Amino acid sequence: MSDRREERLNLLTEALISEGTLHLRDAATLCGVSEMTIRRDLHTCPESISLIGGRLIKASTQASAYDLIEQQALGYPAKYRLCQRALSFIDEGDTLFIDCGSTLLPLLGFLARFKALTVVTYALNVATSVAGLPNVRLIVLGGLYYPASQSFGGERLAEQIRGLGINKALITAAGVGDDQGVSCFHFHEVAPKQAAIATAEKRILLADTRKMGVVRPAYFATLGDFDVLVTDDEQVSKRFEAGLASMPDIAITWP
Amino acid sequence: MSDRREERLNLLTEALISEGTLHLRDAATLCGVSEMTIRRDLHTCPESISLIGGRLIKASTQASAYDLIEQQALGYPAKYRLCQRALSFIDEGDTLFIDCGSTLLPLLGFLARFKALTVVTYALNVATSVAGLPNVRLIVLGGLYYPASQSFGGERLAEQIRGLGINKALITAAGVGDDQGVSCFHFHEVAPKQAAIATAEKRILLADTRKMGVVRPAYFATLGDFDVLVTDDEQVSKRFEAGLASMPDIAITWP
DNA sequence: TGGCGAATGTTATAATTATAACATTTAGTG
DNA sequence: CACTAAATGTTATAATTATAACATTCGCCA
Repeated sequence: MSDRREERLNLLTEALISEGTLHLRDAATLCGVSEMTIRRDLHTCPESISLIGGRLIKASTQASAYDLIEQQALGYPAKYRLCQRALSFIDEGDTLFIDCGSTLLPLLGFLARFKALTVVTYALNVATSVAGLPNVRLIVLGGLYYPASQSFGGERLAEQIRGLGINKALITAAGVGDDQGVSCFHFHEVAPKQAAIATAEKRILLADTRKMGVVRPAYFATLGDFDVLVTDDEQVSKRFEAGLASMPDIAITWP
Repeated sequence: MSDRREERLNLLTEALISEGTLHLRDAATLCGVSEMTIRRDLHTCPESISLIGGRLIKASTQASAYDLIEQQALGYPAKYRLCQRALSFIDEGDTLFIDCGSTLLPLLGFLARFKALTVVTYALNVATSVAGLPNVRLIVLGGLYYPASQSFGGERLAEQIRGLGINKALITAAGVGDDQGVSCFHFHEVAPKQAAIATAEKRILLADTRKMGVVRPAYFATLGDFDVLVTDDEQVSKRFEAGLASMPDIAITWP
């Protein structure tokens, strides 16, 4: 990449970090070049900055590109169905622990339906979304930021969780093994997840069918630790109804 | 507002909270109406959702509407000049405390120029921006979220700050009184600000000319507590050079 | 200095999005 | 049931944004 181009991209990146978004026209003026040049610059590195509707935005700012049309045409996709089911366990006035990951994001929108809730989270993306809900009190558990899971980690996390009156814990997992071991990708998530499970009155695990029979690096619980498993996996449902020991209630969602 | 319309807006708001953004076409499909109806819906409540370039976004997500053109034409506006000046006090490897408010946002973009930094903050908007900088280690001090200042408050904050090795504290103020008292709007900011001032090796206060001679509800320091005052106010500079007691170094920025 | 190629600017045209005007449907009411 | 008014849909047109083609400038090197 040419020197000039790189300089411009740096300048734009800097501006975007503080401004959030920038009109193509302003970007051109800022760099002292034509709009076409900015367009060409952005074409060379489509990863970091994207251009939508004449505006530059940080690529990472973009939400998941999931197409909401499915919601109506083919029924809600797994993620939405799981969250809708999980919603039925939430009551007015609850204090919810919301785990990191993308599984629970659709739930956050539904929280606008309540008059008063408290949300506790250690995930930055969850915090950002919940901050936009005027009816929800937000408590963020901070620490060192881990970009991979957009969440915070640290020794104080677990202790802080134990100090809160958490009503219901909504936990996500990357894997639910056949031995009932529940695992996730990142080790720093283990402590907060375990603390939330230990503290909460009701523990709800969400895991779609792709997570079943899978083991990830960090074990943090067994299925028996949960009160409810929300899943769309029919097989798991049958197996558990057949009478396996220490099994939670199963809340199945159908396609 | 009609019942149907309100329902649609609720549905869209929910979708936006989890998706972040939504194409007009998808929004129309989702609600089962025409795009024109969605446009009309949005016209009736322009506060909560805005439509740019065919995409719906949460209005609060929008960055400040400041026009970057000024940066070139009329020189950088105060905010940018202050941050550029503050930048000169930052060195490779520093651990920075970044205060809440909008004053320091332009600085965050400049941080991309360093190879390794650590940023400590209790502000959600700062955290969100810094999370996009791959070269910066981010530590967020969590707590109860205060929408008014987009920052967190709580008893543990100050204690946590004292436990960190903060190199330089960049502090913002809403008022710097003639009696040298430095104040801000919100009381929950006092504890973290004071803890950062007490812990940091170097304390840098940023205050543009509009803040001078102003007193806000919450006092948190006096000018003498700082090592550097970054300002664009010429009068203050002169007064302090005339030999007032307990005065920090003055870093003036010129228009 | 002349020429070459990359970078940038300019212009024309296509595609998309915004607005306005008018047509149709829907819900409610006497 | 017919009428009305609001809500919604449809279409045409304007404005904006995207793309492509070609012109110009700039820097470099023989």
